Amino acid sequence: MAIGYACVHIGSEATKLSALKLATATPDDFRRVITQNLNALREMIRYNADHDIRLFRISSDSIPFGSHPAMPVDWQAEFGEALSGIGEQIRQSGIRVSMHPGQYTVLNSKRPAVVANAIADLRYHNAFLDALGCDTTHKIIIHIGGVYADKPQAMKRFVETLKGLDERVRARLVIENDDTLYTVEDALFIAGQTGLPVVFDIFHHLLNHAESSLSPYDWIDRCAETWGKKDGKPKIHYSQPNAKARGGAHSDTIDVQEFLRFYNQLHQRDVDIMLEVKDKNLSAIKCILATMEKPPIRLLEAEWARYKYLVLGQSAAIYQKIRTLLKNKANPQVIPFYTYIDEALAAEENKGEQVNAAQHVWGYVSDVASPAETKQFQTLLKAYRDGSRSLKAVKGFLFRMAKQQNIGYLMESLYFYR
DNA sequence: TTCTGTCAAGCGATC
DNA sequence: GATCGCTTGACAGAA
Repeated sequence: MAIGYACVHIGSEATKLSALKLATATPDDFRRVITQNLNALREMIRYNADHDIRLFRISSDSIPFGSHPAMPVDWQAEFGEALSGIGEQIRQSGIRVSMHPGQYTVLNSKRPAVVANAIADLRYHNAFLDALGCDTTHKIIIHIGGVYADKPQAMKRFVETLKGLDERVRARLVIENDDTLYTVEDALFIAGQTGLPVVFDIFHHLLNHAESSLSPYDWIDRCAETWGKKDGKPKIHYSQPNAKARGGAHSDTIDVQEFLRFYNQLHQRDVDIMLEVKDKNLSAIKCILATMEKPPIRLLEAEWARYKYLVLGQSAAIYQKIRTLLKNKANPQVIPFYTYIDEALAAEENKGEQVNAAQHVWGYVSDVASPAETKQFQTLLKAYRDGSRSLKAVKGFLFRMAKQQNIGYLMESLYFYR
């Protein structure tokens, strides 16, 4: 079973994706952005392999406007070599990738131009995965689309349009239940008509389901039956609601105890779990560690090295508690570790704590800083205390100092990414 | 350097 | 008929 995350990676400069505006971009802008995004993808794959993350969704925006008629660059020709190199890396590390076009890709629209765009977009996604050399177990996940006040007709249009797709594209497609329109039963009905596998999104299911005596686990089994040999292991999407937002918004982080309650009730069902959560790779590692029978202490320590100044800035008391916790090297305590971290991160910003953390971070560069830089730091801290500068400004200054001195340990600290 | 409006695109809900 | 939320980060231009 693999646990993974979607598209974006938190905690490094090298993995940042770039974007551009179609109206103002030159062909060379496209080349620059595509180069940067593929470099970022390479880094993310490397990171995932290093951290035993075997499931990953690749951003549709890796090639910006990849399916747009105005796209001025023949990306398949120009970046074919780079892509096949990344594909090699993916295969060697045994990572399963996927892609997920957004809400604008609507196969069952009543407007022919929208359908044509959707088909072009699916071709783009398939071409991207083909260029990586990934087989059909690396999927493209789509929603069914709109309802147009007549769901049976809308589903029928979906099935008809699907028949006209290239076989290579169709072989990658997976349909997902959504949070407002199409339930998992609808998706399974379409699966029966088309042979497409169904990815079960448990959060969407909670928000949008018909009366039924079946449990989520029953639905996972039903959906698993739609996955054939060429599709690979069944996948599910897992997320938790954002308590601060309404509706279908995803949580900032995965609550590990709640995740484990879900995970344990899977009872060894062999499915891949895609997490949809704002803190991305951080929650993926959290869940992977939490489900390990005997998590190596070094993995927990490596995560702590990245969190520590972020936690210190929120609460020195919790920082100390975690340090004590990690002294027990024989028996790593994953769940208390993350419970403390989540507690710290949920706390309100406290200027005293933040000043303390900033001074700790400053300690890495204070010896080599010029008198002018030292003065600048002190002025900035004072301004932060009296409210005329933001915490972001303080962290921005410290990050520039870390970069200037090339202190890798510091540059990778999550202190700078929140 | 930091802040704010904007960005290719569709659909459905709300007024 | 017009506007907004979905979900999202980064660009572009202004302060």
